[in-house]
Amino acid sequence: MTGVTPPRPLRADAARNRDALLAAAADEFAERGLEASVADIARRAGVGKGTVFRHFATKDDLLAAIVIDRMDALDAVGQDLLTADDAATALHEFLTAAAHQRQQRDLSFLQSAGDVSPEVTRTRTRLYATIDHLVARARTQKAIRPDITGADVILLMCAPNYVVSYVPEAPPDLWQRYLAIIFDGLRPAAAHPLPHPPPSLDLSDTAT
Amino acid sequence: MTGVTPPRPLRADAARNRDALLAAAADEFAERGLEASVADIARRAGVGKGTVFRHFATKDDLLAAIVIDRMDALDAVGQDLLTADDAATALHEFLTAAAHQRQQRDLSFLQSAGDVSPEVTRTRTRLYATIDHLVARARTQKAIRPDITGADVILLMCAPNYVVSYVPEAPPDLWQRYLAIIFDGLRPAAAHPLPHPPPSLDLSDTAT
DNA sequence: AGCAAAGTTGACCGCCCGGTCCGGTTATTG
DNA sequence: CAATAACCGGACCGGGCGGTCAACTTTGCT
Repeated sequence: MTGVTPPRPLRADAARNRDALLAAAADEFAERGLEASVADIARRAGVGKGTVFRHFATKDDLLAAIVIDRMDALDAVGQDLLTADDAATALHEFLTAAAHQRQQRDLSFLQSAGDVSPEVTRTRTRLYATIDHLVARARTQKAIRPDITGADVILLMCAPNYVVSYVPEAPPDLWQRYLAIIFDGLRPAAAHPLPHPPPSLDLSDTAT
Repeated sequence: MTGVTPPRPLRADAARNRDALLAAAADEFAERGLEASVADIARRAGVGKGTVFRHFATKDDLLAAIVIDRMDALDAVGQDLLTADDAATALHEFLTAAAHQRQQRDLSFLQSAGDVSPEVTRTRTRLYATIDHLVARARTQKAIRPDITGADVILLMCAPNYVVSYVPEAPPDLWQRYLAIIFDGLRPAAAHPLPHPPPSLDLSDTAT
């Protein structure tokens, strides 16, 4: 159904350049955010600027390719953890993996890089569904308080990295501290009623 | 010591324009972030672009003026709450005020708008010291866990707004939900040891 | 080896940005 | 009501951006 590039195998050098471009772009976006210029990305990859646009029609498309890659990787981790016995540690491990991934290359913007392409939307929806399942399991096992939804966790997921980004020369794993604090806020022991209902983030599965 | 514009009373229309400019800039920055263009700000204020640069030498200076204003307002709230009996609710009220202010005009960037001017740095240092006192009092009263520092709260302070910013059409007080969760994470009941020492944010007072 | 298709390149285009500048306008003072 | 200094505005400048294109190089098939 997804008629993706049916018959074209892609030339050897072209494939090399494409990979170099993706890596360079990820680095550049991580260091300088969305303002990273296409020219710099091209230079970093050791190719001409024109080559960028041959592989990715637009700068947003390049960004989308990276975003999809990361989200898929994270989703795989989540899927894997869905089979774990202890849902609490599974959820915690997932959040750790997410924060760790984000720490290496800050892609916080990817979340807001909203409806760049339907592919991004689909991938995000899939990831969100996985997280929702993880959270549901943890809630069932009473490992987290009953008033926490999947949307809550999705939203809070990026907070540790965000928070740490304001520390000038932060130690690389400072985010663990804030993940721990926030996670403690999710535990039943915290137990104070929440003043506002959770948002709905459209977690409808277009699943598997 | 602060030799601010000693003898010039400022003309009537000029003062009006300056105020309009500050208001327009705050709105524009809130809506579009740092990328808001000077031309748009000028248009919104109903003045020419040249007028902007007459009042503020650079775009960063304009931003700094707004930032200082907000930080001072927040500091005043904090100072006031320092005399409250219940340090726990005082801290909570402070965080509520901070989030509320940020919700109206998202100035999260102001934090990273680092060393634009020494005036900004001084104001921020003062605000941070106030927060540190608030936290210290709450800690003494055992209203929050003993391993939480002022820096922790400063960093976590903006998280609720950040988190909510990813919800497309968020209800205007959704931030309360996430402030509550994070605040619960600060309570002694949460009680899980933190995996990383707190950062130092340079809270040295150049005080009053 | 030879050749067509695929890929690469950097000069180039139009656009928008922050910041400058000077001719014209307005508020203030006596 | 002058007269003057303060102030205003928008055309203008240099620079960087995303994106295009036609001339050139490389790849892979025969």
